Amino acid sequence: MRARNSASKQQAEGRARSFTETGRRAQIVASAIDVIAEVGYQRASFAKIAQRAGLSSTGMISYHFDGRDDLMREVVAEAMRVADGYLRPRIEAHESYAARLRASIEGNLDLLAEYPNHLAAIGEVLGNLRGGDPGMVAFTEGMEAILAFQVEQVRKGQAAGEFCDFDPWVMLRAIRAAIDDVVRRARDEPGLDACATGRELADLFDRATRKTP
Amino acid sequence: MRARNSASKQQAEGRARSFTETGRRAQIVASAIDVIAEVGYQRASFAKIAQRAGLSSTGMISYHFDGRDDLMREVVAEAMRVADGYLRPRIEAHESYAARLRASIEGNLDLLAEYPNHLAAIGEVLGNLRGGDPGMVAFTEGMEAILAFQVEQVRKGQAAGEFCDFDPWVMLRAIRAAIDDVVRRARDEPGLDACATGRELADLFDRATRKTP
Amino acid sequence: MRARNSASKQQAEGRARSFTETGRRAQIVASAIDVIAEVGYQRASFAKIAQRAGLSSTGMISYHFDGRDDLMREVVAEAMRVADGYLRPRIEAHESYAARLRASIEGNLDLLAEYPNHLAAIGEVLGNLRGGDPGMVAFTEGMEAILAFQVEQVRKGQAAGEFCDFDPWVMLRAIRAAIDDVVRRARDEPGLDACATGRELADLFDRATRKTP
Amino acid sequence: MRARNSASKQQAEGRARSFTETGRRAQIVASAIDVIAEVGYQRASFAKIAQRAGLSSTGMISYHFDGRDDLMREVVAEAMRVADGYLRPRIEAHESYAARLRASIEGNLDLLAEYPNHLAAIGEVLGNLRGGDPGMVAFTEGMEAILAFQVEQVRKGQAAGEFCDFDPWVMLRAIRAAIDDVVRRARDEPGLDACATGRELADLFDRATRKTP
DNA sequence: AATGAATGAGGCTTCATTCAT
DNA sequence: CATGAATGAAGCCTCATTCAT
Repeated sequence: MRARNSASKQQAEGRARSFTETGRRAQIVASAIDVIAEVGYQRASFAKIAQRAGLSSTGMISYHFDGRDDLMREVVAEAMRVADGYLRPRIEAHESYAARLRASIEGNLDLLAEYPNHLAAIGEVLGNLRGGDPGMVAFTEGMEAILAFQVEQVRKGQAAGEFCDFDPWVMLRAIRAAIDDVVRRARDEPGLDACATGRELADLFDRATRKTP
Repeated sequence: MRARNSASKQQAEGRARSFTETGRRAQIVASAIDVIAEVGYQRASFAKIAQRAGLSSTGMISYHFDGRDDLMREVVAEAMRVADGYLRPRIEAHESYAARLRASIEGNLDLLAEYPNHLAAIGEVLGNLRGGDPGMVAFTEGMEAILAFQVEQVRKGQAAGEFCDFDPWVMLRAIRAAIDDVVRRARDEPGLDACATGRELADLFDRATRKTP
Repeated sequence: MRARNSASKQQAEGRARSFTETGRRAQIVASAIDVIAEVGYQRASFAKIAQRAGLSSTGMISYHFDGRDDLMREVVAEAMRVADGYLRPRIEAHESYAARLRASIEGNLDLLAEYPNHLAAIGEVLGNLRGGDPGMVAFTEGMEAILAFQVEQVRKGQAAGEFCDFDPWVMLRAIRAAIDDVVRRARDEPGLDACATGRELADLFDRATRKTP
Repeated sequence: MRARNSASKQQAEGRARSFTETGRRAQIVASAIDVIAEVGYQRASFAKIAQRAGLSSTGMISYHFDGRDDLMREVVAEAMRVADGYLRPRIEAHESYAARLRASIEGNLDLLAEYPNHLAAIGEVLGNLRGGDPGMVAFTEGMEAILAFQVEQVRKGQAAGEFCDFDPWVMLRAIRAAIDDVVRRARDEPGLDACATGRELADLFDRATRKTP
């Protein structure tokens, strides 16, 4: 496998990846998630990631990924896949928009308690993107799409009379920022009760969004 | 001037800095703030900062500052000095705790409109600290002290019946995170209306904190 | 190969080094010995060593060795290995303590004639250690151990009536110093007859140590 | 005063130095001796020397001395002046060549006890010379002249029947090396009794040189 | 697939020196 | 005389990447 054929491109081309190939890639991505969560995006060097993956050479990472950006894309994609698998059922278990918002907030922090590194990795990678970064643009757009979906949901909630009047974009960014902040705090404060903080945040944003009679 | 005598130490020793010395240091700090805001903490190399400051070599930065940490300390100190000078009068112009909270939020984003790089630099530096970073610990503690003061204010507001019942730490961190998020967005979206977003955020957290009868 | 796993550590871990790995390391060490002997410990920069080893960048040295100290450790270890292999049989070929002392002195200078750089490198590295140098402490202790062994031999010689009464430590340090001095002289005086000087020194210290009836 | 007119050149030109000029130069030389003795020749940077001399800028050293080599020349000249003033009367107080040799050895180590840094500085500077060093050649020649004088004395002692037959050059270099070794040891071992070691060394070389009946 | 080796760029620091004031 | 500032070189180190095997 040539590195320049990144995983996504290959799938688009319809060629199946071998088991080992998939395995190694996944292993590297998993190690990258851990390392990024531990030392941050910039300090997560190929050397550290290879070491954690049990590889004796950073060359293998360059072999499997078409550069650092490609690896980081996979890191976020994998972490988001896990997050989505965890959150979607919990959110869709509720009917009302307000309950779903609460489930989303609390779910994120329950997820943090269960997978301490995934949300941190997402935050690190996305937080270190710069406007001009080529190759990562599609990424920002992906996140934007998710946010746009949530905005749509909130708008429906407002239309349904569940939420008061506010700018959904500002609200949802504030929620995301508050969650990410807890994720960062959890990194340095092992004793932090993420779930309790999640409930507190859910209460906070419930007051900020609900329609007062 | 010996670099290892950082500005604060020198002042503590009572020795006055020469005009030029102060000037170059300030110029380097100002350049650092700009570079950090533009490319981020990790990518803000001495080379880029020196170039922006009109210096021909990175050696001059090592000459004026006792290493990267020392420079970053000055960066945050300077940015916080500016922010404090801007925000304090605006906040203290109000009597009620709720009004002061609103003034704080809106003030931060007005400040962002006026000094687009200072808050970004603070966020970048503090956001890239890791638990074990020696030499920067005093910094985290400094921020914690500011937050603790605000927590105390909020508690008084709760006691005074202006605010409803919530965990002040969680609330204030959420506010800080929301503001920092706007700061980051402003970096990549030149068209963003920071002041309007400030008012929206102030409304949001007003609903989240105010006592409902 | 990870540089931070120095050769000794790796061997302790039981992992075999590849042929090339050993080769390059050995080549770098050999080049370092030459450069150190030529320009001295402090002026033996990675750049010079890399150049002599046919490497295009100093990065390779950092890749193979965990810093300057690690390289210097290997330099001394290798030079001492060679010296030991050369001297031990020559010394142990003799029975009496006096003859062994003579063999040791003459052997050192014969070794100098054969390997002009090894003793010089040892002297340069050890001579540039300072008390507080961390990481090199084990080294000084290693040399001290060798000296302590020789002291013990001399004491036995005294007990056996071969040597007169003197402080073995002072004597052995004087011998070592005299040998090292010749090593340094040989560096700048190509015409020096090391072996003849060795015999002269052996005579000198024979008179200084032998029991007079 | 222009640095390029070094002290010696100026005296040769017959121009008197001002008091301050002489004072500063002497102060810098004295500081250099201390710093060199403490951290070694190579690590004795202008910065450290200036700091110890109470100067706030290394520029003053470049102003007073025509480069590092010039300073080092003065360091050795000054240290040798002190050593000569101390040793000469002690040596000349004796008549026999053997007694003078003993006085020389013991005197050097008494000197070490009294001026712990001067002999160390001499040894550091001279020990770091390399053959090709331009500008320092005159220096080695100076030392060689001293040694040549001592050699002459020893030859006379041999002719007078006080000493046995040996190569005076080898003997005197061995003595010098042994003394310098004690000087280096004294640097790292504060408890060392230099005078006692001096007596032991004097005994050693007395046995090595005296005529046995 | 995997490894170890190599590269070249870039990072921060220290140094001796020069210069305007 | 003295200072602080500036320079340019050199030093060691880390990094992502490439390549032969």
